[in-house]
Amino acid sequence: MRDSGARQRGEQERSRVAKKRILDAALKVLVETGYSGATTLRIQEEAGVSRGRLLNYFPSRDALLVAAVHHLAAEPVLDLGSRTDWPQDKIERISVAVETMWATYDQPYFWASMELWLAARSRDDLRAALLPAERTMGAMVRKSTDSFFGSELTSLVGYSELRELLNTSMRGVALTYAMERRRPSQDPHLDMWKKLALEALLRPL
Amino acid sequence: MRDSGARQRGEQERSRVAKKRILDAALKVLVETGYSGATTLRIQEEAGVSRGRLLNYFPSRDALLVAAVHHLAAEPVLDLGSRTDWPQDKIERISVAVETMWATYDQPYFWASMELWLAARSRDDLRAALLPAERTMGAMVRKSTDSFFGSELTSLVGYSELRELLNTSMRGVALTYAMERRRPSQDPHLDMWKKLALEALLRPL
DNA sequence: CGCTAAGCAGTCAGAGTTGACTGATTAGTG
DNA sequence: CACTAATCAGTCAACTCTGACTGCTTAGCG
Repeated sequence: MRDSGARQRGEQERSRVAKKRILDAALKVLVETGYSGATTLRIQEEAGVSRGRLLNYFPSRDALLVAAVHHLAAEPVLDLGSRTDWPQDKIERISVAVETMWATYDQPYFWASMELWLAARSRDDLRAALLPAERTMGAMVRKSTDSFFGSELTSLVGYSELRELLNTSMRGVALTYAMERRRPSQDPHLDMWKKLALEALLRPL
Repeated sequence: MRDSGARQRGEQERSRVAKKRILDAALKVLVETGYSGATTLRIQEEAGVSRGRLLNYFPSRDALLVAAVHHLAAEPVLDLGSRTDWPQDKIERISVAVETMWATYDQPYFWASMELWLAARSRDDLRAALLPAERTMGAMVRKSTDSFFGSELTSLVGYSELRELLNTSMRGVALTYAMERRRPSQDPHLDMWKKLALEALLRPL
């Protein structure tokens, strides 16, 4: 620690990049092979990194996966909010919003989260790390949902309950895709959700 | 195979009992330690069975866990339908039905299912075994739900959609308990579900 | 231009897991 | 009561994973 604060610049940058590569690889492997298959060996291979380097940054597998959790929460994984041509018509808007929400559940981060959630159940330290990270994620999801519906609809009375109902139900349905490999865009629940949203928001029509 | 069909009686019985002990142990360990922690060693220990015996019945870990899936589907795990003193008042009945449904998600079989679902995602043979078993489970859940609500309510028009919405949403919420160890009986979503059910079934009040 | 310390590569021992294998046992047959 | 074949107990080799360790490399200081 003699010259701490010096010798940085380039090194810090390299280090940051390497860490990100490792964490991205960890999440990729996590999604592809599940928690138990996400070994440090496979992750280091996926990241194209030597063992020494990986272990230098993340001294243990747990530390690595905990870091992956925070990485997941920090990354702007939900960049679906970029759509700009939302329909004017409220009914149309609701339909599109529900579809956009649902598309959100067909993304890698969703499975990464689920793998982590389940694993956290029987691992105390992972659970401790996951809880705050997951609150962040929850807020992100809510914000995204709001942007899908637009301020005109989100200000309606039953909205926040509807949002919760939709998100929890979609999570419950998305999980079935672990077994059934259907086309999410044609899920039979879509109509159900749209109808629910219409009635919840536009009942006194 | 000389005298196949003979030498049974006692042996078959013993065998059946031993198998059940092993499968019960497998599910217990699965719930307690998660998929990756459910090793054959731990299961044989929990079952109080020698390695030879376990491997005689289930030649591989995969075979054992696939069998555990079917075991789970075959067992009457949801014996909550035994309640007899359902309220007469519809509003009360709906409230109790929702609470009873929700209590269903605070049982070991739920976590066993979730562990298996997630694991099936990256294991072809497990997935193949899980799909039909899970259809059976789905039917059981639906039947249970119906019994909670009673024929008077299940015959109403919006019922089957409501049932699906409640079950998927409850699954989505129950998953958060992997991280947050709250009291399920006080879950804030209960009011939401009750209100939803009331409106869906008794709207033209 | 030598020097220091952190970053990093590659190796390895130890722990844990799986499933094969060798005999012993047991149930039921003739 | 001998005999047969399945059942079962206990051991073990092969493999995998983790994290510690040794030493090389690199960046920046004086």
